[in-house]
Amino acid sequence: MSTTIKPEDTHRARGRPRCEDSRSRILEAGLELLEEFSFAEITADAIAERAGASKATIYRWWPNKDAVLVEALREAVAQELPFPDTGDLREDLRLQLQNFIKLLTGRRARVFTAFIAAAQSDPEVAETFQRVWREPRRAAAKAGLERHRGKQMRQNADLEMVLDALYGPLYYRVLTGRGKFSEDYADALTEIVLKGIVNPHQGRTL
Amino acid sequence: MSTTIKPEDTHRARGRPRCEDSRSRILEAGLELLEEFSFAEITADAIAERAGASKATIYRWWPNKDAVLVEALREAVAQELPFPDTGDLREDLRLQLQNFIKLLTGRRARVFTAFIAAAQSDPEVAETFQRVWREPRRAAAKAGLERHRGKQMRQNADLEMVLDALYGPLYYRVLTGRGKFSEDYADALTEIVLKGIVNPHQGRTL
DNA sequence: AATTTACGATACTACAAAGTTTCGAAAATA
DNA sequence: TATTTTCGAAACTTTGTAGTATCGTAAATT
Repeated sequence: MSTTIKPEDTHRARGRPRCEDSRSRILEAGLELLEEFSFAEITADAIAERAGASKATIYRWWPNKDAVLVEALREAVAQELPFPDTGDLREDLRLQLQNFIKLLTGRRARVFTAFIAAAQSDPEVAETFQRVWREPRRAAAKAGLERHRGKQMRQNADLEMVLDALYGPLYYRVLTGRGKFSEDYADALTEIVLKGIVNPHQGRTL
Repeated sequence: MSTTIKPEDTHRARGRPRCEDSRSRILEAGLELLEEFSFAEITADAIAERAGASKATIYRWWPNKDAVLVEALREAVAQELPFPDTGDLREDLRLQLQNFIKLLTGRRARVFTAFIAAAQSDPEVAETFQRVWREPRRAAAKAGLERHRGKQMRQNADLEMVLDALYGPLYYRVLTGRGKFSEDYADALTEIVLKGIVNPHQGRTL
């Protein structure tokens, strides 16, 4: 799975060093193409052309075309929204859903749908999607929700289920619906999930 | 979009009539392949070979390879589970989710993931999936839920939202998770959604 | 300056799959 | 029986793309 060849850290290698600019242009080109095309539709030639690079350079540093796209996702996803922490459960849920809907209705949405589609038939893409996106995101969300356990959130809430209830409808709508979200979608979904997990001992304080 | 050429209904055509057996063998072959491979991985040759038919016969009756798979889905989906009607909202939800989970953990699951994946980059597949599967299913579910409105279900429940909350987590798990469902997944999800839509005026009677 | 490695451009090879055509045989009609 | 249309088999053409190889040049080290 590793793609980029690591140079020795200690001393500079001989000859001309790798052009970091072309590396980032290639990844950026891959990401831009993912905003418009599916995995299979994106050709190595198209990446090279858009990046203003040579196809030879792509295959010099990546084992194949898909590895470029995989690394492009990894880079794009690196700095993503942390789970909110307002102290209030409802507000945390609402903000998180709103942020994610914003992501899923923007240009970058197709990057995710393209990846999920590709993952259905390519185990390597699936594994990367899990490791690079899904697992870290779910871990962050779990930690964010865990703070409320026993307080606003009921003690025995099943977070795996809660996360599915939160994110499932969003992915579902983007993948099988037409990707439209009403203005108050995040609010409405928040209320449903909230009622399902709220601590009954504190019902009056909400 | 229409695929099969309709013969004149009035009088039999001249020459040898179309072999209905090969037609159904081709569709069945397409469906079986969809249980294992993605849209793009399925070749016309593979369909022909598995069907014991000729590739020429495929192209005699379908405009292209994808049309075969699209029609295969349509046929396979024709006789599907109706929305349950036990009279009890909780029971209806539970049965419906259980049935759907059973479908999504069986062989046919990959037919759906393959279609949803293909729909991400093929508008025609997307349109067919909407018309043949999603819309009729949602309409049936809506009608099933509508019976409870104002009774066990609150008067102003937004069914679009409710359906997303019900089906979203399931599709989400199959498409981006690993397709595993715990034994009590349907029960747990039912309770969450139920709390979100239940009629507060009848809270005590549930 | 000599050497080494990377770069972009481009030609090239290899291959897989879509879709077509041909052929001899089979199944229907008139 | 003559005609029409389908069938399966298989050869064939066409096209798209992955990946490689070549070449002249650029940027680094020694």
